Order: sequence, then C-alpha cells, then structure tokens
Amino acid sequence: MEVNNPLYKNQGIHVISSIFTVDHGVVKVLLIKRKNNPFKDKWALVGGALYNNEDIDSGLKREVREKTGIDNIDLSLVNVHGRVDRSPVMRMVAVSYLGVIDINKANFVRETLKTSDAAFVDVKKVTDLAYDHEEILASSLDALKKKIVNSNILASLFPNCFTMPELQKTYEAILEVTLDRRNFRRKLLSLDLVEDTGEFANFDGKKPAKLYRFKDKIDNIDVF
Amino acid sequence: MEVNNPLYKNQGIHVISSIFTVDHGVVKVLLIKRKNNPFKDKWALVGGALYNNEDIDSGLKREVREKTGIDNIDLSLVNVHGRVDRSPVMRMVAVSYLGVIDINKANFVRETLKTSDAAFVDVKKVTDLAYDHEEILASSLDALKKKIVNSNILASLFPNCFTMPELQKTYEAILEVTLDRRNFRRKLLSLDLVEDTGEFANFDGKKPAKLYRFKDKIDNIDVF
DNA sequence: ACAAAAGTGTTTCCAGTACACCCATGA
DNA sequence: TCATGGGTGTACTGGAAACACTTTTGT
Repeated sequence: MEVNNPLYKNQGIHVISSIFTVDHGVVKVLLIKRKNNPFKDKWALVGGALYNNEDIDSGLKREVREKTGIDNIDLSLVNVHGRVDRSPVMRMVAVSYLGVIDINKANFVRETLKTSDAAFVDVKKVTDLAYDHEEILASSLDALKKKIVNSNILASLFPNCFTMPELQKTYEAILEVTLDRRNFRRKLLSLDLVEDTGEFANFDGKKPAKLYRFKDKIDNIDVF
Repeated sequence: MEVNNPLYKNQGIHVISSIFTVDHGVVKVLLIKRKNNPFKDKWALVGGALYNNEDIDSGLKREVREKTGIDNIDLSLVNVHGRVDRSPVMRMVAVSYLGVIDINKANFVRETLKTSDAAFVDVKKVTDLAYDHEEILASSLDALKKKIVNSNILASLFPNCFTMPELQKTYEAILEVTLDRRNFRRKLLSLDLVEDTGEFANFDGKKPAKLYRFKDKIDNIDVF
C-alpha cells in the first residue's frame, strides 16, 4: 500500500506555538534558542515534531512543556504551512497555534534538553528565526488581532485583577490603534465578560482605578 | 537525526476538501466512492495523501483533480484533524479545506483511477463515511456558515447571473434561517459585491426578477 | 380580476462614535 | 490647589430589523 510508495515516505508534522504576552505596552512572543541542528543556535518559535503515537493536541502540549516548562496554556489553531522546502532535513508540514500568557505567571525555563535559552521578544524586533518561523509568527500575529475582538483570549493575560486602563493599553498595543476610554469601558462591560471586584488599585498620585476580573471562560463569541 | 528515530517514522498528511453546492435549496457536498483499501467501497470526502515533493496547496489541487476532474476551484483552510487513530493504515494528520461550486458547472467525473463513483449528496443525509470524514464535514459545514457572511464565496455558486430571491434562498439553505426579502436585498447591494445587469429573468407567471452578477472577487472582507 | 412573487420605501431601534464634565489622589 | 489620570453621561449617526404597499405576469 501507500506505506511502501516512496512518494509518501519521510514526512512529518511540526506543531508550532506562538505564545504571546504584553509587557508594559509591548507585544512579545516567546522564543527559544535551538541546541541542535538544523538551525543550531538560532532562535525559533516554540514547537517541534509530532510523534506518531500521540494526538496532535497532546504533541502540541508536550512540545510546549518540553521546550519551555509551561504546562497550562490554551492554544488555538491558526494556520498550516506546507511548502515543500520549509525544512532542510525532511519534508515537514507545520501546524501553527497561538496562545497568550501573563508574563508574570509565565514561569518558563531558560534551558532544556533541546534549548539553550528562552525569552519573550518584542515582536517588532524579531528577526532571523529558524525555518519559516518568521512567516508563521506574522500569520499568528494577524490571527491574534482578530481573536482579541472575538474572544476573551486576553483573560489569560490577567489571571487576577486588572483595571480598565490597563486592559485598554493591552488592546491598543496588540491592535496598534488608540481607543476612546469611555467607549472602551462601555463596550467591554456590555460584553458581559468581566465583573467588578469592588476593589480599587492605587497608583502614583492618581485617582484609584476600579479592579475588574474576567468571568468564567467563554471562548469564541459567535457573531450570530 | 530525527529521521532515524522510530517516533517520527511513518507519518503522512491528508489533504481533504469539502466541496459544497446548493441544489434547489438543498446544501450538498461532493463525495467519492473509494476503490481501494482502507475503506474500500465506502463514500468519502475528496482528498488523499500529500506527496513529499509537492507543496501542500499543490497536493490539495492535485487530489481534487485526480479524484473528481475538477480543476478550477478555490479552497480555503478549515481545520486540522490529528487524532492518532484516525487512519488504520499509518499515522495521518488531515488538513481540511472547503470550497463552493455551481452544480451545473461542476463537470466532475464519476470514475477515476482510485474512485468508482462521485456524487453531490445532501449534507443532512450523509452517513457512514470513510475515516473521520463525517467529523471533518461537520467542521467544514460550520466554517461554511461563517464564511458566507464574511466573504463573497457564494460568487462561485453563481458564475453568471442570478436573481435576489435565488441568492437569498441559497443563504437561507446554508444558514438554516429565513431572512427578510427587503433587508436582504438592501444589505447585499450595500456590500457593493454585486451589480445590476439590466436584464430580467422570467419565470412561470410571476413578475420578472432583476438579474445581478457578482463583481470581481474580493475574498474575506475584513470586519475592521 | 386575481393570485403569486417581485420590487420599493418608511419607521424604529440599537450599537458605535464623538465629545465634555466631574472626581480622587499625591505633590 | 493643581496636575494627572480615572470615572460617568449625553447627543449624534448609520446600519439592522420590522413592516406595508405597489408592480408585473399568466391564467
């Protein structure tokens, strides 16, 4: 059968995650530095090759765990990258995902069996990644922009409390726009995703800001 | 390297297309009957295994051509199906796509090297497909519903002229809702996707209906 | 003239936008 | 008391929804 046909041999699947955070108004993505060839010592998105004895979701989570130590992140499908020459070793089709994490809660490890370093990098300053990961990143960043207006994916960025101005700055950083304070607040409250905690946050010398928290997760709010 | 690791051996990629049409108010999908094992003589979605020397887009088009004879259809990514047991032969990850075609222009062939029959089947009556194709179909049907309100994908269903009532019936069939005639027409004209041909269609004994045609293709109208 | 189905216009309502004012705090 | 940034209210606008009337045809 097919298995013996050389046309079908030596193929594999990459599962690649773009893990984003927003750090002081800067959108960053988690990169790891590769220990092995191909692309030894190059920075890359988190991910690797799927095993043939694991579901793709399991492989995705395993790769994230193995290369970063992060264990509890929601990832959603973004795209498929299938140019025949995208890997120099053998034919690999990449399935890409995106996730969002609070930088303070992201206890990633800097070195693992296959990686020599890890860091959140400003997406605007990312260059020279392994494979076609720059392309994958661009595609995931687009998807992130679409997703934050249709889902409560940003809840992961604020596991505890947050103020409206904080949340707004995050939206503005990702979407690269500026929004009206009053309309932003009204819009967000009308979505029924967040609730007032009754607490306040005190900053430098300004009026204390109300603290909100995200309600239980409702992914992908439908337009209909 | 990885290539010699048994964990990475014997994997492949399926490219699977759900090709839809709307026939007299009934949403149908193109199925083919398999000649070979596994799932010999079972109906299945159009698709097959990607070669290791072709881009995924090329493989997708090749599979559609080989199994149906259809050569000029736009397909867009829908989902990835990666359960480890989804294929009984070897580990295959499926990438699924959707397309839409006018049933009158769809000159598909009934038999090919690998298929013994082909037919458009009412999506509500599809049962007992090969592999996990029922699951893939369900997912693609969902995607189709979302897509017809955000793109002019239905233009492929009406390569020539059409009347507003016809187009509305098509929307209603896919979305499984009923819409208001007047609002539907206004909405569609406001989208600037269609233009008046100046011609009219005469039916039984009713007022002639204006004929419209789709303007040049603009896929995926953005919400922003 | 009548039924059937097509075309057109009007009102209402809500969500998004733009904008002005008040409030609490630390210096 | 002042500057800074946070909180609240209101008027405007445009698109979606609800709805009624007219037009054309074959019988």
